Amino acid sequence: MVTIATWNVNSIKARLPNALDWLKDFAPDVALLQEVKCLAENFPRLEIEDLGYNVAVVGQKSYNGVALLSKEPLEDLQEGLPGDDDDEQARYLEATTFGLRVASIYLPNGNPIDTEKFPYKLAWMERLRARAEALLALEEPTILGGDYNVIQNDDDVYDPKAFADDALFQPETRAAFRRILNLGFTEAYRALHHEAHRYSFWDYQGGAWQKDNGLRIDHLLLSPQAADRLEDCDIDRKPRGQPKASDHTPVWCRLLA
DNA sequence: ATGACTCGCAACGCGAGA
Repeated sequence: MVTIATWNVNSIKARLPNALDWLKDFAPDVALLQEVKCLAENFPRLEIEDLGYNVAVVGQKSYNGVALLSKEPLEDLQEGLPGDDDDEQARYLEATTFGLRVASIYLPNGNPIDTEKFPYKLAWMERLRARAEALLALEEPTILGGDYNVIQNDDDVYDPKAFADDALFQPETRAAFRRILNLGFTEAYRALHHEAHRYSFWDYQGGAWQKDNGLRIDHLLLSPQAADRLEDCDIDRKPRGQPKASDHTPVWCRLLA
């Protein structure tokens, strides 16, 4: 069995005590982190290595940044999403570990939709689709996990009407995500849970956590070779209820050996 | 209740997040 979890930590430095507690308690074999918000050289590598993890980071100053943590070596790193050499945003890191190809993905937010941010999001999603297609062709167990910044269905948001003009909920966004899924990926949580309104993100504002006003936007996409081994998957709400919490909470899956 | 966010930053309010 191997347990893989994804978590947008909203700054690894601000979240270090929370992240270390979670790594000790939940102890995933592999963790995909997003929004570490630091240069790779400033990532708190030693503290995490002390817990038995190998660490790989694609960082940038202040914004974005993704990392992979694994209890086995991380090999054959792919740093950055192919398809645009001018894109300097740190949003993608892929590696092989535990015999799995895993990617930590921080998909662009895309708001407001009447700015250049929205077409950047859609173009990024098309690049991800192309990468996902190439990975599927390898016919290996592959997990593309992260903060997709996509609300795929009405029951993945507490108030669909309130998100009508939001980049996460636009028809173009949902279509682009559907194109990736339809290549042949299994979205792990929905494969095992049919309950509506199960969220992975709650805004800091307006008592969203207390009211359960959330979004389900953090996903684990499994290739057929990984999906065949899917044993369990869930959302770990505990970290969101801790002091100084990230606004996202981890989503994890467990694969048979 | 007339109200309540959090991060980084050569910061001291702003941009970004979703």
